[in-house]
Amino acid sequence: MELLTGEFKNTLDEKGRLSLPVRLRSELPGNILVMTQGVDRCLWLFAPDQWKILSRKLMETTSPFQARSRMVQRRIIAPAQEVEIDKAGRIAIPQSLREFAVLNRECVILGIDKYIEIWDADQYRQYWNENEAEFRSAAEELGSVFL
Amino acid sequence: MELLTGEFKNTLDEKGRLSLPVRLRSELPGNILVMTQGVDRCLWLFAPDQWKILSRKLMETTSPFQARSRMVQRRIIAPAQEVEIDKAGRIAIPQSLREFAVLNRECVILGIDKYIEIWDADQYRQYWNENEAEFRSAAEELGSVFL
DNA sequence: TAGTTAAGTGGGAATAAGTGGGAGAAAATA
DNA sequence: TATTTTCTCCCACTTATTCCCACTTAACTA
Repeated sequence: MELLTGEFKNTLDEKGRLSLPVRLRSELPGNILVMTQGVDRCLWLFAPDQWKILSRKLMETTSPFQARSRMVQRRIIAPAQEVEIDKAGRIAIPQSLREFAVLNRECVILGIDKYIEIWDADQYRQYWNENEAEFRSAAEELGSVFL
Repeated sequence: MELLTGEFKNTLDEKGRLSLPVRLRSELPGNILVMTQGVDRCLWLFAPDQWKILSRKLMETTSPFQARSRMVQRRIIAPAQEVEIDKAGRIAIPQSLREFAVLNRECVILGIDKYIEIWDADQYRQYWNENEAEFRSAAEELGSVFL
């Protein structure tokens, strides 16, 4: 499979480190990733070149002199930090990002083709509790997309 | 990464000094920065050459004979001050700027590619309380920006 | 099934980052 | 001029991060 996918559950240790599942790791180009806040209460991980594409697009369409642009820059661009995969296949999640996503030991890791999401397990459960119904209606709208 | 980014929380000490996170410091060209009032209740920090670019553009597009131009000049250009990074990686924040941003111990520091923002932690929390909904709608509009 | 490898997890020691505070120099005030 | 305040420069403490090694469990192999 050349698609970066899979749902995994790993534990964040006392020092803020989280193992990336080999399945996902093996699809990555190197041992450097860029991590930032997702739009929901989760973290997004990109390979550096993917991040470059996304951040460039965002910066091109926003300006520090427009209120909405500043929001996007503060929420997506500003929190971004490089993280390195260590010899044991883990990344150290910077404190500010750990707090944003309310990470607290049990984490869910999602491979979504072009990027990776990291959720606190409880937060992720809660997210689906709140959004299951809406997902179903979104799925309905996909009616025209078929095999 | 060649982008100057990252979100950090540091404390302003009794003497009005604030550590700049190494992650940001290491991307800066030297130990001199220009600090001014941001458009929101925060401070903006620029590397001298970036400040030169911005201030020149602002001065070119504004005139002392237009009320709105004067506002821009008074709010962005006038408050600008040079600050120096000391050996411990800290900057001393001038009192007038400290007051403008209501800085009070806990500070949030944002790297936004070409400049740095400094917020009082409470003010920043309040900013997001007030603007979370609008951010989400701005994010929806980014639907066309994808990987 | 016993031995081997690989993945995920935990923890000690060294290092680095952030923070606080003292001593002296410079500036302000009286 | 004397006193106080502010600002620098420097050192020291505490906490966080990094590096390295080891254990546990699971999967694989002969």
